[in-house]
Amino acid sequence: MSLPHPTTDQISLPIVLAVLGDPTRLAIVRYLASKEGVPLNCSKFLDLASKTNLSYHLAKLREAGVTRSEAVGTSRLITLRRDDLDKRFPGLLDSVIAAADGDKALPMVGTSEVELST
Amino acid sequence: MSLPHPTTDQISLPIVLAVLGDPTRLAIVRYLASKEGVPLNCSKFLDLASKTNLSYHLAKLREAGVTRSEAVGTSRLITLRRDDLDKRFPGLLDSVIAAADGDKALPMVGTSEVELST
DNA sequence: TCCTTAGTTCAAAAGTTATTGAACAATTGG
DNA sequence: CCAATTGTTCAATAACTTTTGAACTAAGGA
Repeated sequence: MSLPHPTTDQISLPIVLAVLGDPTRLAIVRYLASKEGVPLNCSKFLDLASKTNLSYHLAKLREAGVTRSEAVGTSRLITLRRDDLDKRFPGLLDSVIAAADGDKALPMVGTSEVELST
Repeated sequence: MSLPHPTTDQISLPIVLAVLGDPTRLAIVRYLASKEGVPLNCSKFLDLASKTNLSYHLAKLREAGVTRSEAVGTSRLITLRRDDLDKRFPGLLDSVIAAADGDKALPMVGTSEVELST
């Protein structure tokens, strides 16, 4: 690990809700959930926002305890903190993701992508 | 009914999450959930914020589709739109309320109340 | 070493949300 | 009718959040 992350019991409900209440961040979380176990780097999300802006949103997610970011070489490997979130707020993440999956109006990662190899 | 409310299918996930991501509004929703079926008026929430500010937060909850407000005399009777929320986002409200109930740090309605007979 | 790739930081600007007090409306009880 | 009660609206301000571009750092490959 490298960047500051809250411990599990420091994760705050209103902060998590507010952080998920942004369409860009919700799209990031959905995509992470759909690729669970696979650590992704920021470039996966470049169709959602600019590099700088992504850095901002990914920091918000990390600081809220929703994601974990590890520095590996020049990349950040980003994962969902599912175990921690499930421990702290049982059922919350699943219901948010299920609700998001049912919402056609939300932005999505990969929607305008050419699906290049890796 | 009197004031504008979204229909069930107009309720938006990011908006609901953002609206619940405010400690004052979360406290209102928790209290409504704990008294479910009993329509409450705004005065119940006066220990959370000023009258004017409550009016603002209650409007946010109503506009997001989280609550319903009915004008009855000079009062507004406020109820949780549980059925609609459960239909639209199954499990979400329950997990949010359960998570809030487990969080000692959140503001609560009635904490500093003398519990007058009403 | 130099260049590229990956991402951060900073400061400014833009936009949004929250909070306040004063003034207002509508209903109800005396 | 008058006054009290309940809550809204408005305008101002304060306080955040989001977005941007330019400059930066750090690692890795040629």
